[in-house]
Amino acid sequence: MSAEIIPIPRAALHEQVAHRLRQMLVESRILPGAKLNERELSDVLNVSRTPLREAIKMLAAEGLVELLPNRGAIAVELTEADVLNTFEVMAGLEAQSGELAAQRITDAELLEIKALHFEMLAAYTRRDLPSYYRLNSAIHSAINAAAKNPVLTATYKQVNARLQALRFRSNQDGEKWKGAVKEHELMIEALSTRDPVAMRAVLASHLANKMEVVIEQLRAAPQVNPSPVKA
Amino acid sequence: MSAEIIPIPRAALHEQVAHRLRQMLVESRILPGAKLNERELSDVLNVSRTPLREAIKMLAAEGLVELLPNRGAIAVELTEADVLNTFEVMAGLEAQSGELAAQRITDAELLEIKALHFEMLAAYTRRDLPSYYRLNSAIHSAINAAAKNPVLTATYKQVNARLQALRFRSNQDGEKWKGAVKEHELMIEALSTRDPVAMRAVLASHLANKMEVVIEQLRAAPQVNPSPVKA
DNA sequence: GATCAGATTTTTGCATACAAAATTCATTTG
DNA sequence: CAAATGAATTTTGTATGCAAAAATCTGATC
Repeated sequence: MSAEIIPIPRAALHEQVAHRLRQMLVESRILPGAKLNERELSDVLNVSRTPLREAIKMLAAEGLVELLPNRGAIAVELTEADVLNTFEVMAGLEAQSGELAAQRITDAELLEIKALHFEMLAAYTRRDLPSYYRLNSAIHSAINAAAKNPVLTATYKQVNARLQALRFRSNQDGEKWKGAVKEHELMIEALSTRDPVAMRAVLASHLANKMEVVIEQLRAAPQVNPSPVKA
Repeated sequence: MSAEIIPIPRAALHEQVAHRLRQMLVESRILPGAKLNERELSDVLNVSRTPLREAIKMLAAEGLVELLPNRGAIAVELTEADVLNTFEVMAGLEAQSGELAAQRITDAELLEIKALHFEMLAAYTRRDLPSYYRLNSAIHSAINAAAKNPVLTATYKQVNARLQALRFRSNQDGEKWKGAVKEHELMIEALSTRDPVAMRAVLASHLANKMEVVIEQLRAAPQVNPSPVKA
């Protein structure tokens, strides 16, 4: 009678480390341009430098950090052009997700998205920004899942991760926010009628608008440096 | 007067190793499903396991190898569904590349693509498959470059790398080949007239056809195993 | 007081060492 | 003879050690 205490040999160290670093980067706990000091990080994360370095290499391949020869790694710092280009790719991926989702979504999936949509409307009505973001993100993920293409999902996630840090702090302007909600209405409509063309169009313009918001805020506050860990 | 002999401190070891491994995977010198033995590879590549493992982690993030916990890495083995999904994403990326290229291509770039096109026609006329592939690939890269979006280019390259191994051995059927050349004619046309809509359409169907060829050949010869390094 | 040169310290990059897990192989048992 | 058991071997995962490069500090010079 020996129920093994550790049946799930939790993910390898380098996976855990990669996960935690990803989180720190997305939450801006490591600021864009900041150096990833190996000794320091291995102290904080309680691992040796070997798995840490392996994790950093993975993040580099994902485009979340930049490798400087003989000088370690820094958190990626997106220029305005980078942000524009990244959003352009995201728009293409979202548009395709939407197009495919309209063709492949099941009734159950559609109902769940509708439910999330109402939850999002509630959050919007309360001007509860954190909940709104969470639900908004859940809806986009659900649409992506409905496209039934894991490769698309993976690609989407990877590109999106680079923008996550930016959106985190982007407050919505009143009119823009209203517009975004309206676009979500159109998405539900296009999904319900299984209209891939409409879906592609809605998502393309939705992303274009999202980009405008982010770019505007980037220009307003080029560098947000809560704690002065300089680039 | 000391002209430094080593001005270019060639890429870090893990970069070189990643590059060589990528090549081996794409050229099927490491077959899909085959194990990447660390001792063996570090012998062949003349490096210690540390940079080798870092390179493998990068390839894993790129989707070229799969990490098995406590069991190392294997070259990705694409199921038919994987191939289908990957081509679907590639089609979307190529279509977007084309659409943007039609809007942004310079006259010089267009001329160069036309020149490559004629070279490709020469290779086609001679039924010189290797040259045809090289030129075909060069044209698609040039279109991608004309889209002026480095993020799109990087994403494109990464997804494309997974398909590279498959195309390598795909012989063209007579009719399909003819059709592909015809589609290239249409691409040149759409680029010349700067017609993004036409360009998107041509590239989408071009990729769909390419996929058909690959899928057909996959079904005909499910496993090509030159040297019996079993999966 | 600013700038530069050289020494010191820190940090990165790679190799090696060691522990834990998986694999292999020989042996035994039914 | 097949299946199973367990020891030996291999292989992976992580930590540590060491050399080279970069960064920092100190003091001297103008």
